[in-house]
This record gives sequence, structure tokens and C-alpha cells, in this order.
Amino acid sequence: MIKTRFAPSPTGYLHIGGLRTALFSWLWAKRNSGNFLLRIEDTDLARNSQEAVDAILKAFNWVGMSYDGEAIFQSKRFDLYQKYIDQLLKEGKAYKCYMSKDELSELRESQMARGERTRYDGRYRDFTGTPPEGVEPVIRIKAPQEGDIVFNDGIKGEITIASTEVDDFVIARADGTPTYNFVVAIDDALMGLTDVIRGDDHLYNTPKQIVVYEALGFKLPNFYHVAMINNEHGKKLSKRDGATDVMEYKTLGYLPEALLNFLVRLGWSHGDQEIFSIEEMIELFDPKDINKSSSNYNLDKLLWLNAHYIKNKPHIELAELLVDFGVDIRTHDKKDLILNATKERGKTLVELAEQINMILNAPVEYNAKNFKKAFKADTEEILSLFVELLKRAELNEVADYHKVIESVVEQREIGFGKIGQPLRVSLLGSMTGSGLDEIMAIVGRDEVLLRVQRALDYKRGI
RNA sequence: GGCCCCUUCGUCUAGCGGUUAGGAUCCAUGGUUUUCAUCCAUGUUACAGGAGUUCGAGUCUCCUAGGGGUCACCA
Repeated sequence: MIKTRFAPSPTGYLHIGGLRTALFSWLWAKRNSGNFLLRIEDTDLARNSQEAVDAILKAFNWVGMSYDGEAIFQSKRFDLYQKYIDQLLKEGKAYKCYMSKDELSELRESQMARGERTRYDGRYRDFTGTPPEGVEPVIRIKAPQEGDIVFNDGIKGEITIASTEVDDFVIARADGTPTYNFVVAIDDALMGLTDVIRGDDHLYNTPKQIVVYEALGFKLPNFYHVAMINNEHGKKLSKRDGATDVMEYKTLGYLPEALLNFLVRLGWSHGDQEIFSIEEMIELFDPKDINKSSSNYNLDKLLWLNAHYIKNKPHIELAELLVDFGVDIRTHDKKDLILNATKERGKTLVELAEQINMILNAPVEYNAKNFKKAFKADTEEILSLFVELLKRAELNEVADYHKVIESVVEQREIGFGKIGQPLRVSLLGSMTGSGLDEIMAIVGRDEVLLRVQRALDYKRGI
């Protein structure tokens, strides 16, 4: 059975890049009817927080991804890790290193000065003498000293790293707590993971983890290292480039299905297909189709996808979602009419809410320029006729409002724009927006009369 | 700096030795629409550069350049 995982360290919100690798892992597990597991990497007691764990869970919940079984917290497994540290010590595969931090940094500086890669020199690897006093030792693992560490990456192919690039790294700190690369390897193995899909910033951790796997006799999983997401200029994605927190997208009015669709196509593709429902993603996703190269983050497509999903969302759900954006039309008797009139005009829920508010609420003020442009010398007369006809008209459906406008156009022998423009400004305060017939049908006769009258009063007041 | 990875339209990508290098988005234009949006149509734009291998290279090899990653008692 395929088992994948997402293993965030709880130091902040869920990052957009993290969500993508989580999505890939989740899809691959689902595709194979396998398990998608969650592990919280909180070995650094000082840096992680419960809020961060909650934030990650909240984001998962928002996009509709769920993990199998219980989440595993590494901070609760120190006893387990200790067992393996003792084992390696006993087997002579790890050793105590009494080098002080000062000595270490001194070593690094001299290596740097010579233009070398900084690495531990193995001075306590075969140490048998009397340990220096006053130094709490760290535990280092014995990494191979010659040859190459080779592994097959499911995305990048065969990766070869010289053993000289991997030093005897620390697996337990002076205070006894285990370090990242050590516990990751143990947990990945113990959790029975078959496929590890992660960002390629972990590529260099892989040989280190392989050292642990081999020392402990664990079976290697398949590794997939997904290239990073950069900003639109190809540089590292940072907060300055816009939203990096997944939950920010909710606030900005994006639908989770749009975000997921956007992210799944960043680095992965299936022929020419652009739109993927969750079901299709699960059916079609395969890490072998993931791109080797990094991709640049650009909002254009997300916006387009979001518009697409808004247009196709059931009204009942849209109405529910809009509540968070200050528009509650859940029980409005013209809900469908409102949404039909507006949903093709809003690329985000924020914009959709604006469109709806524009119709539901009478304009507070008119744009002076627009007003002047729309209200010509004969406008007052035209609108007055419109008011007269509207008062007497039988209004049952959208088309009936259209008939009133048509009558005005016919009687006065004018173009639609002659009445359309000023009417629009009267109703919305704006020159653009939904169809007039629909707007009027939504607000109803009395409100239309009110708004037109108000505009006419305003006109006289100028 | 050492090591590793990457490089097709502005952006996301298809391509897996023989294609007029395809799709999507963006942008522009036209159509539909009383307006805007939607929708439809059309158009502009790409194989980083240079050497090889081959009858033939975006596809294979090497070099150069550019970009990214990584070098902790962080994860």
C-alpha cells in the first residue's frame, strides 16, 4: 500500500509551497487508495507552537484535505529516538563528540577561509582517550568516508553525491534531544512510508537520511523532490510577492478548489488539460509527470480559475460563502436572480460581494464625471417618461422591465444608450455593471423609482 | 566559494530524434452585449548561447551563461 506524508514544522502558517507538496502527496495516496499521514516536526522545542499546528490544520480543513489516522508529534517520541541513539552508540555506528562550539566555529572559519565546504573533521570519530572536562558531548553518526551516496529520485532521476559532502552530522544535541535528519529517517521508516514527496530544498538532506536508514537497517522509500515555486521574476518567493499564507487566499475571496487546481498545475500537468476537479486530480495524478524545473508564481491563472469555479458553483453554496464577505442573501427570494446577474462579473468572492452590494444598496454618491457623461440635456425628459411608463407597467418578470425601456426608446425614437446610460448611473452610481433589466427586477419597481428620482433631484441640484 | 539541480511564448505548460513547435493564461483586435463582464473568433510572442553526435536535435553529449537549492547542536 502506498503511504505518503506531510511533515511540517509548526513555526508559522501553512505556506503555499507547502500546500502544493502536501497536495501532491495527498493525491498520490488517494490515487492508490493508500494513506496520507501527518507528522508534526517539533523537535526544536523552542521554536514551535500550538497556534502554528492549529493554523496548518485549519488550512487543511479549508481546502478539504484530510489525513489518515492520528497526527504524529515528534516531540512525544523522544524516548523512541533515544532507543535508536543508544543502539547506534552500542554498535559503534555513532559516537560522542566533545568538540566545543568555539572549536567548531573556529574549524568552520578556517575552512571557509580556504574556500572549502564547511564540514566536521571527524576528530572524535575514533576517540578513545579521556574526554575533556566541562563539555557535554553531542552524538554524531558515522557517515561513509569514501565513495558516493546514490539514490534514485522519482522526479530528478539518479542523484549522486560524494560521501565527502556528508560529514558525521549530529544526531543528538548536547542536551540529548535528537536532530531533524535523524528523526525524519526513523519516523519515515517506522510510519511505513513508501513514497516521500517533498520540496527539493530537502534534496541535500536525503543522503544524510540515507546514512541513518542504513545504520539502522531500514528500507528506503521512494523519494520525489519537487522543485520550488519562485516569484514571477524567478526569485525566491517571499511575503513581499503577495500572499504566501494559504488562509490569506480565503480572505482574498478565492475558492479552495481554484487554489488547488492552480497549485496542481504548478509543476505538474496532464497533457493540455487545465481544469481538474478534485476527483480528476486523484484519478490522474502521478509524480512521474511532475516537472523537474521550478515554476514561477503568477496570479493571472489563479484568478481565471477562480472566476471559472465561481461561475460554476451552485447558488446555495455561493450564498453561504458570501456571508463571510458581508453579503447575506441566503434567504433572499431573488437569490438566483442576483447571482445570475453578478457571478460572471466577479473573479473573487470579494468582487462578487461588491457587485451584489452595488445592486442591493442604493448609490450613496455619483461619480461626477460619469454623471455628467450620462446626463445630457434631454435626459430628464427621457427619464420622466420612463418613470411614467414604469409606474403603470405590469411587472412580473425580468423581460417586463425590458419592455418598459423599449417603450421609451420607441416613443422617443432614441438609441438604447440615451436611456441606458443615465438609468444605469441612477441605479448603480456607476457606468458599468450588471444588466439593467436584472438590476430592476432584483430591487423592484419602488426602489427603481426612488433611485431615479434621487438622481433627477441630484441633477437639478448641480 | 564547494557540491547538487534546473533552463520551450511575459507566465503555467505539451513535446519524449523527423511537428507549419501544440494548449492555457495574459495582452491586442473583432463579434455578441444599452454598458461592463461573460462567451466566441483572430492575432502577437518561445526551444538561454555555443560546439559536437546524427541523414536529421527543443529532444542525446560536452562547454559557457543564467537561475535555484544546500553547506547548523534549525527544520
